[in-house]
Amino acid sequence: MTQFQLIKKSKKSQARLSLLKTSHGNIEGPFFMPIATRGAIKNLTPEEVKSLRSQIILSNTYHLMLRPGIKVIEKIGLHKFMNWNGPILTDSGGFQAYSLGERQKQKNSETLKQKVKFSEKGIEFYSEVDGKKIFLSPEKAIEIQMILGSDIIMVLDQCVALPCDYKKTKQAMELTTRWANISREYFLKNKTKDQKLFGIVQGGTYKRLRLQSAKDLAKIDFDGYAIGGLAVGEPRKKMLEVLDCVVPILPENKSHYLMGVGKPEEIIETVKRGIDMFDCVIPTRNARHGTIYKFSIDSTKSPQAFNFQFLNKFNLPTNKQNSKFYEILRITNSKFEYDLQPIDSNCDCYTCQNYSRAYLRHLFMTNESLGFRLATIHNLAFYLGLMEKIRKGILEEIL
RNA sequence: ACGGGCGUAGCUCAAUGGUAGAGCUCCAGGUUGUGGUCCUGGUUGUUGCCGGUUCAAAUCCGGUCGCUCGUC
Repeated sequence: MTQFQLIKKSKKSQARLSLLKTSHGNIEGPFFMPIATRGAIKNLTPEEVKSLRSQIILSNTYHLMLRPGIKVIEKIGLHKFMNWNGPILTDSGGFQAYSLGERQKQKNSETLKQKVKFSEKGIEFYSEVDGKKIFLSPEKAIEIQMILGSDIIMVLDQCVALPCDYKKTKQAMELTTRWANISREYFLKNKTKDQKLFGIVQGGTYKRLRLQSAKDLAKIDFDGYAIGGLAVGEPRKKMLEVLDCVVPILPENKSHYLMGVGKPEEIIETVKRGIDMFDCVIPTRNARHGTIYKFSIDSTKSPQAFNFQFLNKFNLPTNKQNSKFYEILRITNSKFEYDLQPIDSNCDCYTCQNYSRAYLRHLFMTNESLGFRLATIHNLAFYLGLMEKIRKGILEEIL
């Protein structure tokens, strides 16, 4: 049985329609994964996430191993524990090492609470919960994700903070590759159920290193290939250039996953470069901060109505130029005080069907948690709806 | 009626003779493999009104208007 099927390749771009099979359901690509770092999409129930037609969610090894700990989850698995019976991808913890260590250093925090040390064997952390020392090796990261019951397991990797010099970037990339080999070996030896393992391409913004990383990983038989270490502050043009050279190297009959991306226009542009999977905190985090996304044209219309070409040139758009396609509402703005229409009257989400902008604004001004819920529901409906339009766009040969 | 207190940004209030400020609101940005109500900027004033003292007044003095508390 093939686990990954290419349904259709676009004639206009590198975009692909795909089907990824897991024991918790099949996933149509390109797709977006809402983020449930600690085993919950913040403010929503898994049933709500399902009713928004989310096909898969992402959870995090690092956070779950600290709290509640694998002892609790191993008895029933993460799916039952959180009552989500769809597929789950778990991140390995590599990014947290970057996020808690490297990135904090760059942000010049003089007292670094979280110290992170890399060595050939793995990553040393100090728990943010109780300060206890924790060691995460490539094998351990796989073992924990196997115990969680994750459908897609990510290898442990090393992500560098940009800008980063060639030598240091090369070292991190080569370490990631060595860990990838160790991970694959450990995974095959201990595999007991239907779980997939994905490798991660690193190499910063250096094309040579990215090429090397992609070639080396392609030799290892992973179930899918992720591209990490992008959208961490480099110019958007740079990110697209890296993809232009990396994606063609990756096996065509495997998933291509761009980690941590992104804005709606970035998703469209990278789908056109052959990416099948995304995850990003933008729709959920921004919802909590009162930043709400909406299509600026009738979202029930066919993809022809969308201007998918708006980023074709590298002249990167401001939000105003994007207004053809989507717009951003800052719901606390006073202009919404008396605005009794829904966020988007063409949106079929629970929020838009029942609540007005004025009420949403009121909830945010008074810090009522219902506001976070309703905004999260809508922003996820927007992102998941965007992916539906993209799939339809590929099917109808307009993307 | 008499006595006390108070009038400063849209709101709540600082500044006691020496460049009129803060918080909230408001406005504009930001957030990319989540460190869970965030971060960065910005606009706003005849200091109730009239006069006086002073090099200099939100501040001191006189008057006046408004609000408020107390007593009869």
